[in-house]
Amino acid sequence: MAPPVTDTRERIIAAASKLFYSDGIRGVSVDAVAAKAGLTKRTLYYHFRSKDDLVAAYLAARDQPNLALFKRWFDEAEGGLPDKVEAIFRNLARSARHPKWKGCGFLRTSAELANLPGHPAIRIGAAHKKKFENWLRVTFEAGGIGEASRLARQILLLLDGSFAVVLLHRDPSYMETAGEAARSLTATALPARRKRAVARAGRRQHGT
Amino acid sequence: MAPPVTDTRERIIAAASKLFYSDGIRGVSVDAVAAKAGLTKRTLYYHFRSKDDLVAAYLAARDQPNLALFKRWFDEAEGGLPDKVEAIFRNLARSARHPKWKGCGFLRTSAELANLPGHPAIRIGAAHKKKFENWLRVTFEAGGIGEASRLARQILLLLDGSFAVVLLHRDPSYMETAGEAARSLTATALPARRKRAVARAGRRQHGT
DNA sequence: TTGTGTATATTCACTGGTCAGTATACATAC
DNA sequence: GTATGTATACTGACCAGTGAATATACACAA
Repeated sequence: MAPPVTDTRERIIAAASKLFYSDGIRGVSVDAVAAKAGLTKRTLYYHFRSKDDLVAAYLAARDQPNLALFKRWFDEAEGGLPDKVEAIFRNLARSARHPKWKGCGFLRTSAELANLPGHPAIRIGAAHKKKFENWLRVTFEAGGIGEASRLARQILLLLDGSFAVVLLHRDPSYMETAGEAARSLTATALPARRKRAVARAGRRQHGT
Repeated sequence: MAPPVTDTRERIIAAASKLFYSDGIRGVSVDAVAAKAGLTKRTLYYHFRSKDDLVAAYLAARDQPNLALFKRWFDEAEGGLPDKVEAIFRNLARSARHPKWKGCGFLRTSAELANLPGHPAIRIGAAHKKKFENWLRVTFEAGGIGEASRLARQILLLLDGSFAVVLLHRDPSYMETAGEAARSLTATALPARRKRAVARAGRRQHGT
């Protein structure tokens, strides 16, 4: 019998993901995760060495899907670079209106475990955000932006700021404000020739 | 005997403040706070109805001093509005280099207690950030900025974003990046006449 | 084909410790 | 002699992690 290891392992991670994201790390017991996954705690400890391991696995499982989602929002948006950047924030605002939305799992975990700087989960979170920042930078470089590195950091700051602020105030409109700021900074960083081309493209599309 | 109520109360809050800020809410027991304050848990429960009350008191005690600090950084900075805004971020970057720095207590608490949206501590945090945003808005209005409300939100987003990002990466240089972005957005929002005046003032001061 | 060993996978029941909150009593001040 | 403040000692619940046993699958030998 015994289904392949990965099945159980992933069922555990799925259960952990829901609970940790919803109630925080220290707010969820290993027993609760096991129960949600439909097995005993002892079985969970067969697949994960410790709770910390489980937390790390929870975030590692969110890494790629999260990045892919941002890239998709960017790719599917119409218009120039500023429009595409803003689209990320608009889509995020839509997500944030779901009742179960509770901010960014990476940032919330890093805030909760701030007293354990070397924790594996924090390293995974830091790597995730670095990947996002690097993707932004490369994208901006390809778009002909000179200070691509600085702009990427600025957009990241606005994004993570909107996670924090919207979580606190429960008001997703801050994400649209962040999107406008991101658009504005991107447009300013665009070289003049590019700006004119983008403006022409915008007029063609929106009929203004 | 028995020194006035407030003394003990404030000794408890001081102890709670250090511990909650350093290790998070759920990571600190009431016993630990009592021990740090040099008294028993039972005494602590004489002064506070519950741990939640104590957490709320911890944040309430940080409200005014925090706002005053930001205002002081702003007031004492030289130059025009963009310079003064940027000064807040530069001072924050300096704070963030202290080894005990662990981000913004309000944001970290709201992240940790995200599953308890009505928690008194979260309401206090939200009110605190609103006060800061309103002070920014009023200041921008006095400075002749048209879209003062929008700019205030944008600066807030950059500020809270830098708290989150610097906490994750332990790299205060993000705060300087946020400061540059804040300066840039402020300068863009400044009316043209103002901008020239600010530029002149800047040249006089920096000798460029 | 059938027996047997071994690694994988799972369970029940438990330990030692921590935690928020309390019952009760004692001390001091006015 | 009552208000306020402090301490000792406790409760009941929870929690991370473990010991010991069991069940299954599969490889290989008789």
